[in-house]
Amino acid sequence: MAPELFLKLLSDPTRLRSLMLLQQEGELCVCELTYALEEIQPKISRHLAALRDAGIVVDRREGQWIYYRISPKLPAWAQAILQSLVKAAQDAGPSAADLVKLRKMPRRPGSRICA
Amino acid sequence: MAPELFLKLLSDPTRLRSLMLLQQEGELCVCELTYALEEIQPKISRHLAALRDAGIVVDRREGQWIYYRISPKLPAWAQAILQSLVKAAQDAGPSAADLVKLRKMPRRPGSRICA
DNA sequence: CTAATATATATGATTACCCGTATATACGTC
DNA sequence: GACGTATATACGGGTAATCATATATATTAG
Repeated sequence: MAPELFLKLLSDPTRLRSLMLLQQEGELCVCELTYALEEIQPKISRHLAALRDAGIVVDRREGQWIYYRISPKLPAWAQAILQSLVKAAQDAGPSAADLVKLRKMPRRPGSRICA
Repeated sequence: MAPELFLKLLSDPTRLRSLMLLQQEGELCVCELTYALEEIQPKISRHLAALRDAGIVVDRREGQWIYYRISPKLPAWAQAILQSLVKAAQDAGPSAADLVKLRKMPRRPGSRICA
């Protein structure tokens, strides 16, 4: 994982917001991110694919949903950067607007409901 | 300082390498960076200007030289990210090739010689 | 004032990136 | 099989970032 590539991928707002949510929530499917970020689905998928191709996130299929999470193989320095950014976002403002939206999502799929 | 802008500026190789040297050396003039990175001067100046305009570095004139350093006003999370990146570069490889080149620069200007 | 060095900026040209739309694939249900 | 939902990808088009070259500004030395 080259720092240069890692930073370039983080520099897009959609990818950064997605990573911030994943870092805080652990695992999310495409439709949850689409809802929380209020973006169209192909846009979310495209950016997640870029993160996956770089090894920053990994995906897992569960039925019709595909869950993404931060790759456990991410080097320590990259994990540290993600944590710094989460902290920056929390310090900065209205305490993670995206996270608030996610929490309000109706009919969220996955183990949270089905278990 | 918006994380989004900060990351975008760090995602360019020339800017990232410059910041890594500044983070480790404290203060460097344009010609030192030009030498260490083996890039042409307008390219270095252009990227330093972008970092200055964003408040990531500050400059100081001393005679005919202009010295740049990381802004002391940089928020803690941004400082933490720079440190993580320095660590990544040190872990990664031939231990900071740019820094080695800088150390080999003949006739380096500034207080290191004139004092 | 002239020349030399250091740095900054303006100018086009090229490239890379991101977007929305449309379409394709995969799964579940009937 | 057909239909609905979830996700992925292909296609053009528009915008922004980067580059090298050329030039401008500032400082110092003579």
